[in-house]
Amino acid sequence: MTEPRTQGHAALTGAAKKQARNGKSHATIYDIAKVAGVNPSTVSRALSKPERVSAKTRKLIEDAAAQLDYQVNPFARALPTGRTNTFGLIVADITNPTFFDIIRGAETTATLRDYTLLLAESAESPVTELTAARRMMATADGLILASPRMDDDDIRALAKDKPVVVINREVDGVPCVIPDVGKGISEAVRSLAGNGHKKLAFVAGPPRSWMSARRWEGVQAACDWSKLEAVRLESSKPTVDGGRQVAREVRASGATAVLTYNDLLAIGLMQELQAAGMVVPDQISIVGFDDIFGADFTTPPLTTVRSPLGECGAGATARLLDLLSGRGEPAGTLRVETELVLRGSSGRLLPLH
Amino acid sequence: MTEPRTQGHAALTGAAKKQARNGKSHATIYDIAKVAGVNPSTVSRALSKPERVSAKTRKLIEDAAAQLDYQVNPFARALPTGRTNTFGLIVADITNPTFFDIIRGAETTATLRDYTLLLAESAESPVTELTAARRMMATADGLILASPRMDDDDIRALAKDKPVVVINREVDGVPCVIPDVGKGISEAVRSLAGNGHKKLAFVAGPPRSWMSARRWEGVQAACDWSKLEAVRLESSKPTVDGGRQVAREVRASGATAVLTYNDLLAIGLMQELQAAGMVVPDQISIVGFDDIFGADFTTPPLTTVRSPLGECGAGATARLLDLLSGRGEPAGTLRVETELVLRGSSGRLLPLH
DNA sequence: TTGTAGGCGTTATCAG
DNA sequence: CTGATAACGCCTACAA
Repeated sequence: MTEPRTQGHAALTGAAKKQARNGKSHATIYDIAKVAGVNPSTVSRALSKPERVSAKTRKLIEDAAAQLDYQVNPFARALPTGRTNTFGLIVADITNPTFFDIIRGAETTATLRDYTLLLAESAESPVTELTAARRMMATADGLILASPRMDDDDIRALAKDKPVVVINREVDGVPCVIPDVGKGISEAVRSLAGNGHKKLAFVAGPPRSWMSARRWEGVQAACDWSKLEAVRLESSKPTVDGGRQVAREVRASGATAVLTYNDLLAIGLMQELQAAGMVVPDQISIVGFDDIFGADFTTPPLTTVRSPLGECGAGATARLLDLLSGRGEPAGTLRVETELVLRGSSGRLLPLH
Repeated sequence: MTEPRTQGHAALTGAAKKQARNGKSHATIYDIAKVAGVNPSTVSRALSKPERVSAKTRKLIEDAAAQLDYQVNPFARALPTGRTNTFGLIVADITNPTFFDIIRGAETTATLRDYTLLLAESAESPVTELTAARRMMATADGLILASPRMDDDDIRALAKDKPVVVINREVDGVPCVIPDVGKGISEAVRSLAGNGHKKLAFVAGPPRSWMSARRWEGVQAACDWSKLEAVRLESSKPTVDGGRQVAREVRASGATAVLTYNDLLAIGLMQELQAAGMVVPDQISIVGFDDIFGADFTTPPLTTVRSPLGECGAGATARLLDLLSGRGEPAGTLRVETELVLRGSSGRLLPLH
């Protein structure tokens, strides 16, 4: 009486299942078609645009797919469409915790929207970076470059191919997400000035870093405004070690307050200064940048200008995904606010004796 | 006289280049074939197995490819071969710095061997994890699971499909990479015992964590051997916050030494204890686990049992890649040594008054 | 050594 | 709404 009209479908056993798949490890839309008694192209349609298929056959197909434990083959799908639901993230240095937050933010919003994240690093090298970018471009639907070291032109060239979003740097004609250093820095400098400091040293980051240049500009402007003298010091590398190494120059500079390009430098600097017997913040105030993981592990905990890196990663990803789905403008910069996180490493200068 | 026999090849101009590609955004082996004056299949061969083509035509083809700025289409390649030079890494929690090192190690050795890393997280959920794993299996050549939360059976099922390597857990029949906690823990306990401690509290990690169980076993064994009393305390979550929350119980336990499931717990615990006026290590010794980034930022810097997480990531990746290229055995556990990193947070107990 | 032909699993374009 | 058929770009027997 209620014999199924589509033979095989409801009665599919484990054995039949295997047979239907014809020994292949994965079921294809052909297998589904056979089981559901329809044409493969109908299966394809039912799976990718369900609204263009009658409810009845859709159900038929979905059931068959479920029974066969069907999974689309992304390559086969990518071949005609050119899309993979995948995007690349290239960071300048995996070793640097700054990027952890960015990665995290990107991964989270990616998964949320059913995209997979491809990760690579450039090891701070423009060449490696470009290579990695090219490779990813082949596989991914789009690209996010965090603190890229390659030329603006290279970035624009990439962006002509597929959507590209840049983090921590502004490139003309390419959508960017950057922390706006102005607010955070001026808060920091004002706080320092309010605590009686007269001379501030800025420890710079990598020469090729766009961000480092912006931060130094911000520092100069804020110091100007607050009538502080500002000097710029070079660091060998933007790491804890680099911070340690720059300690001598900091002392030599005569500054009583230091603002570093990033937290790593600040932490290294503080360790070295403390090891030399200086008391932070009584004798010198130290302010970092970014508020990375662990910035509050130190004693005293580090005062720092927080960049919402997680937000940057998430924002860039959202931006990219919008671009991929046709929404959103092709260029323009998204600015996220920075703010001072006042902790123990900065404060009032104590009279020497 | 030396007129090129393959017309078009040497004389290709920018315009011709575009034309050869027929308006398409990317050159294909057909375009190369046309330019080089050979058959597409020869191009394919020349590119994938250069030794099976005469030096002359190879050069011809390579030049043409270079001129056309050819890049293989990974999907087209993956379709017949089923391989993508890509592998997935799923971590339990991107938020947890423990995994930073693993990710870093994996990415580094992946790039070195010309593989691309796909990253996803499970948010500590077995279900999410399985979903992510399935999705990646479709795209990737293999999978690495770091601290997986899903069932052994699920893992084995995945491993039947494609190569899978597990980090931080031992699963029968699946290749694993795990830090061998024995050495590190016994070093830690011996050091504590040598400093006069009689009672040690172990703060456990997530209930589903295989590693947490192993560490507690190790602690018990070592304490037994060193004639220390060991008690086990639960933590709400393996984070800094979790560490803060467990501080009360630690004090109530009467233990003078604490070993925590991970560094995050140790750091939170230390912060809370210090905030309550306790002096570390004079009144209580704290030993963490893993030696994560930032473990030495604290004051005193954290004594910890180092797990070479970077090595784990790198080792697992190497293992996977070997498997993928046919080398290496399909199962077996790779153990990496742990060791005590003696820093300031542990030491001799001072008499109370 | 090189060319020919068929297939990998899906989507897209037409007819029906 | 559904079915046939031709791409998509590359690989790989097999034949020349």
